[in-house]
Amino acid sequence: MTTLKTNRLYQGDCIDILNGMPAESVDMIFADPPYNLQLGGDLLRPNNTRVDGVDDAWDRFDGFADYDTFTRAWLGACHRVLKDSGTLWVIGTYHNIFRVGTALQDLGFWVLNDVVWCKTNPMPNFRGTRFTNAHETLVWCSKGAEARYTFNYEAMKALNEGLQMRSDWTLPLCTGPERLKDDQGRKMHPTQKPESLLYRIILASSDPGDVVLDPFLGSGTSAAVAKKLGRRWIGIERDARYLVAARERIAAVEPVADVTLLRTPRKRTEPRVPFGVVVERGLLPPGSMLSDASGRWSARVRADGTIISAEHRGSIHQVGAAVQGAPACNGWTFWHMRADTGSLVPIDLLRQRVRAELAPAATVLS
Amino acid sequence: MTTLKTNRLYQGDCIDILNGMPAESVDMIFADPPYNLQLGGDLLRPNNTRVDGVDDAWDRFDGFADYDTFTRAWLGACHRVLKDSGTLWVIGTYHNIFRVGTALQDLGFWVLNDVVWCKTNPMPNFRGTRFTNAHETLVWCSKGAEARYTFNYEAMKALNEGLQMRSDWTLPLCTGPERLKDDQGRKMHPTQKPESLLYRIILASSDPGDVVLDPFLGSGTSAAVAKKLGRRWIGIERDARYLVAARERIAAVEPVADVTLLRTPRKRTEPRVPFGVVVERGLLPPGSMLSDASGRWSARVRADGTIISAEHRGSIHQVGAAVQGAPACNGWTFWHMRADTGSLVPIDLLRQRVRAELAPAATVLS
DNA sequence: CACCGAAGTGAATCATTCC
DNA sequence: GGGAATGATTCACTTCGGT
Repeated sequence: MTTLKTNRLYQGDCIDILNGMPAESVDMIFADPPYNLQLGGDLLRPNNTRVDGVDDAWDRFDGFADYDTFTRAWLGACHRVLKDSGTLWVIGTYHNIFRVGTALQDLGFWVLNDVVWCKTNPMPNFRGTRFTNAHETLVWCSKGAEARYTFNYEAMKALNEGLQMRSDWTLPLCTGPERLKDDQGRKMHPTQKPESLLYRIILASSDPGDVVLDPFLGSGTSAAVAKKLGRRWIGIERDARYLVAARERIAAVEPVADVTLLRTPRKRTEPRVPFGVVVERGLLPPGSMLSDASGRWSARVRADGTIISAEHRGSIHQVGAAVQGAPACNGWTFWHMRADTGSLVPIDLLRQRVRAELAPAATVLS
Repeated sequence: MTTLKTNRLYQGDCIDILNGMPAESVDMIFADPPYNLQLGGDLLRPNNTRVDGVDDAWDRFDGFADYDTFTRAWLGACHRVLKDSGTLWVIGTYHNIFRVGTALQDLGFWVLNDVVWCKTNPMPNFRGTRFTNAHETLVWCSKGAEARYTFNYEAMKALNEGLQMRSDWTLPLCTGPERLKDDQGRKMHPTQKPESLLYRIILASSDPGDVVLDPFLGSGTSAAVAKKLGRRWIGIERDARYLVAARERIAAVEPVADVTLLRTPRKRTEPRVPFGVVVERGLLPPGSMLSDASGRWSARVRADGTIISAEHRGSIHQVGAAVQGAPACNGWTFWHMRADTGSLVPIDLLRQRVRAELAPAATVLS
């Protein structure tokens, strides 16, 4: 149990290999486990108790019980290596995703979202017996209800051109040149995931330099995209043939050189500016009148950076909350001042001016 | 245990009432059980108004084990009354759908599809902490792997303008005049489902004259649509107040003769393509240089789909406008990239490629 | 009456830092 | 660790009132 080695591949059973890694050392896990498409397959059969000749219902339950055992084992191993601030993604279909989701919840994982990947080009249902199976489901979860986790909200919003990213993603299947082929021209891996899917996942829930682990690496999509996006990566795969293909694929990836292009700054990381500094710098003299956008409430600025309304005195946040009868209020955006043009503008403009003096950078357009 | 009475409502616990019905007598069941939302305190919108969430007693459970017990009990009762040729639909979210799906499989139900209802107008995530929860999940299943069941493939294909109906359905929430209100003008039921959703479900998986049962009737959407579509119906609801509203609603329904009237045209407008999707799909890697046609201005592509010039950062449209000092700019035609031939071509070519992949888009029932 | 802006609302597991 | 303070945060659509 030494330090974590990153940017490398492991061959073997993921449970064994995960158990050999240090606890709480990984920032994000993406897992694309076997889907249990045929029940009672070659998954994990610790002691084969299956009896020939049982009726269908029992056989089915036996199949699910085996799958559940397997699922809880690898999810438990993932739980151990995941940092408390880390998150886990699992992808699946109706064959297995209910088992996975139930296991996640029973193991204490806290579901943050289920995300549906709607395929632009799914395989049709040839026999006309069901709806075209046109989506897969991802479950995204933290280690617990109270855990802090990384969610690059602003990056996702930017990626969606200014609108919040939703839980339904429309993306094409992995086809064309992106699809790995063997030397016979046949597809190398039956369920290779598209890079666009991993791009969104990794960008959303990790930061540059973070460790991204995939316990069922397959064709290596997650590691390839992690490398491209400046993350460290770890891949585990049982099949030597897949591992060879993945290694070659990952080696060919050129990371994005400029880290500043990878990060979308978060508002919370901007320097904190007390309102008193705005007054102190003369951007708003004591005695100035403030009001909310509708002009319903007003207050006056005091020399110490507090404000006073008809009935309340305190910080811009406290008075804003008090006049509204609300539990909280962002005074920077609630309170407005009269601009030279005569219109009401939020006092947050003054904070932006103070920040611009502190750290000049490219103007962010919004 | 007499013959089945149809076109009527029952008040009481659905398990008791189902157990009083004859076995194998119902053709289709639609169930919208409590979701076990586990909400914390109040949630405030950015304007400090309160979200009217689900805080009703019927959605409170004492943990997952309690919820599982409840789920298996009512699903078991449904299994008994369902004909061998019948199918069952259950709707839920990530709070409960994994528990439901696991219980269904353990009880021997055979999953035919999971269907995602993508909402055109979901409630946003007000705190920027997760992806917008924009869908709910339906599980559709028969009584066993060998069971024969009703699936009106042609009707679904016709409803989708000649294309196979997919497993992802894009439909709006129930709002406006369709939403039942009490005499105070407040919503009658916190989770009333849209009739468009039930149209599709009932049309797909039952025939005229079939018996459609809903063990958690609520505001009565399923029974109202079943009556409209010429099916027999049975509703079970515990709350007398909901039952009164549902009875009145169902009584007002006129069955329709011509089902083809329900067909709706494909949305004609071209799908919106955020520039970020072009980056995400690898059509233009982060770090790529863009310039205008004359080469006078340039900018670089960031991982989140924004671009950055010497002085500005923002969307392709925003930065295009800013460098020109113009009020607005179509970034798709303003910005160019260097093609393999060495010539500058507009990035709109990339949007056209994405749109070509999106061509078979989802239809919207209006 | 048409048009426009303000207000309301929907199954929601909805914060972080400092002292 | 607990409590107080700061301050971040919304999309699509309907309804209603004013001009």
